Amino acid sequence: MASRTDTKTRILDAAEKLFAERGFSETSLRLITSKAEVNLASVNYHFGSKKELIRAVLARYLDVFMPSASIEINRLHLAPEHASLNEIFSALIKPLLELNKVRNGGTIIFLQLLGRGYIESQGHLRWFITTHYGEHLATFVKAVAASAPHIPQAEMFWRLHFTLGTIVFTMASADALNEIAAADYGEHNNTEAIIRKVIPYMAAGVAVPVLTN
Amino acid sequence: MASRTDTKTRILDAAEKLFAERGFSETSLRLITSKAEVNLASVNYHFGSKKELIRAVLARYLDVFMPSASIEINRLHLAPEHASLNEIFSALIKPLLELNKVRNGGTIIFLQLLGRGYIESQGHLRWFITTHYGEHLATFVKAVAASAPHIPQAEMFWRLHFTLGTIVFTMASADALNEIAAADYGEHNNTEAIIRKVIPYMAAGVAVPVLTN
DNA sequence: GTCTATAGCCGGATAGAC
DNA sequence: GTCTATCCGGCTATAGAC
Repeated sequence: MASRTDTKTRILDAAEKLFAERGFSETSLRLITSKAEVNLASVNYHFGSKKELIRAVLARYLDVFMPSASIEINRLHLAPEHASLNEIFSALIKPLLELNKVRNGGTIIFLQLLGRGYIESQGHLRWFITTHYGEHLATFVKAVAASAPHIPQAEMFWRLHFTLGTIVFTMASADALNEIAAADYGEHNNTEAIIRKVIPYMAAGVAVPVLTN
Repeated sequence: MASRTDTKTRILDAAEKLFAERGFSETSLRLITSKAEVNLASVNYHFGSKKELIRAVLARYLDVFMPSASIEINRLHLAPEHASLNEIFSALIKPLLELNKVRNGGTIIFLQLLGRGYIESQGHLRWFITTHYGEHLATFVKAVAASAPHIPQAEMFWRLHFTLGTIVFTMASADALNEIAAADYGEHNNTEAIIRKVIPYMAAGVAVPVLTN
């Protein structure tokens, strides 16, 4: 009976929080191990290198989120003629919020990690996700395409990446934006409120007719 | 008659390109000065520190873009009842593309710097821009608000930041996305083509009615 | 204004005792 | 598995000659 958490888990827990807040390259192993209250050398013992620690942090979230998202999309897909874009995006809310049950602030940490990863890793993360979770992604992309059949495939490719940018940038800036919104408008939004604000924005953008000029 | 460019300018030119490609913290002064073919110590002589170099790089673009954008928006504003959101966003195309005349690839470099800056600087860039270019920003925000009067002010705050995220993330990933689009769909988009794709997406999202549930 | 040389620090990673 | 001690490379910044 352990009186404290596994060293490996302690490292992952401390690392994901710091990575999400500060970015990968701005977070040193020394900072991680001191917050985790473990020895500096234990990172290399358990993970081999900082790069592999980063992958382990991301995989721990993706392994929970991706299958869960897939299931929710497939549930809609049973009656595909009724699934609007808003419904498809909204189907991701539950898998996202369930990450909060896995760990405190899990939802926002996951989305921030995703954004940091895409921007810092020069394409490595995109490769990692499509090769490891490609089938789950395909489920999602197919559902979106079916509910917006007037959008050509190539255009949809761009719009889904616009969508990814919208949400990950928003989440990377969420703390700062929340502070401003509180000061200027008296609003107090949690992560779920922000997600619910951004979904109509993304759904409208994805579905807007292509200009024919 | 100088046979080569000013040292200060050579540093700025090399730095902005590397900052845009790799991010600020991933770009060392050693890399900048070797690409610029100037002495390492000259950065500190001309700019004082790396942080001030970053600000100088950003200011060189903002000083061109912001007044130019303001002028274009005001030109629309003479007949405000006719300015749709699409027209307002499209009015920024000319100022953005003029950055390409200032320097090769200026448009995309600027937008990538903006994205990197917002994400890496933990709010410092937001403060810098609003305090130094607040009046130009206000012109833009007022025009948008006038053309979408059904959106409450607080909601518009969020949507404009969604929009910022959409475009800067897209531009930060533009090279990778272009490669995929070329391989998968035979598309060959330049920066302008991407901007013209993203504007309808953003305009639709900003204007979509707020849910009343 | 430009150079060399170097100070001083912090980073990831590892050797080897326990 | 965990620890201390250390290597070694890269970083920003600066001193001081020219």
